Amino acid sequence: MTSLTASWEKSLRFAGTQHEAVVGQKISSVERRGKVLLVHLANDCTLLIHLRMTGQLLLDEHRQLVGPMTRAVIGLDRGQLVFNDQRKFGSIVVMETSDVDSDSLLARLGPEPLAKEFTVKVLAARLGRHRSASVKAALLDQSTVAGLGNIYVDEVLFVARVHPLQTCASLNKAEISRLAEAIPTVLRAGIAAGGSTMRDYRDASGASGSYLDQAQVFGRTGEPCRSCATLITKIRVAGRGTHLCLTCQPFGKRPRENK
DNA sequence: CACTTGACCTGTCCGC
DNA sequence: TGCGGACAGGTCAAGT
Repeated sequence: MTSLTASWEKSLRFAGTQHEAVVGQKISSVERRGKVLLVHLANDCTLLIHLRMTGQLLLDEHRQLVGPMTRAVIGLDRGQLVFNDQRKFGSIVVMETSDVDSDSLLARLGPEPLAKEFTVKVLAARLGRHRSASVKAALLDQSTVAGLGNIYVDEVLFVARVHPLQTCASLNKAEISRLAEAIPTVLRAGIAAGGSTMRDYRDASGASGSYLDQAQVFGRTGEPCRSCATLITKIRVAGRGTHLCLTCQPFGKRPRENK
């Protein structure tokens, strides 16, 4: 990392470390926890990068991608990483690696849904921490499951045939089981499609993701359900736009159990 | 304590 | 064409 600069000060923060301490340090490894990207440096400092809604982290080999939305730039031996973010919600935070685990967001993160430790039992226990909250609000909470956002929660609820307004306490075993299966299924499909691009999302090479092309409900308000042709409805749950099929995801009804 | 709402920002789209 | 308002992928502080 040959340089680290910000053109919007709030996008780059130093927490218990200084600019001089990290410039010139070699990047030793990179990992992800939930929605946070961790870039570890050789001197035991770490960059926590969160794209939030409109962030992009672009590999810019020919140093030509800096534009009006560029909030920070990480210089590399060859080229640079450009951090663009229209809405300025995203951030790069630099801290000592030993402080990473106690970061307020990371410390609370729930289980990684693609890890083998993610089971029905684990999900049931996490949902049990929210009694009267809607299942949608609970799944958006990063302490329930790490990494789910508004798009994937809507898709997961459709695949699991669960109404987003169901309280966590109202979910029966079969519904929780379907959610536990749907979560990794939907996420793997999202990853395979390169992610979900409404407008801004790009991968490091600048490519947009095509997952929304195969979405069942998100962004399909007024279009026919791919399963039953009922028109997709949009409501507001937990302050977020929420898409669902009222036939496939009935509210207040329990699906018949097989015995 | 559990849960919901407003704030943080800017750009776009819709109705008038 | 122009303008006000609602809304957009997330998280946190403040409010109920």
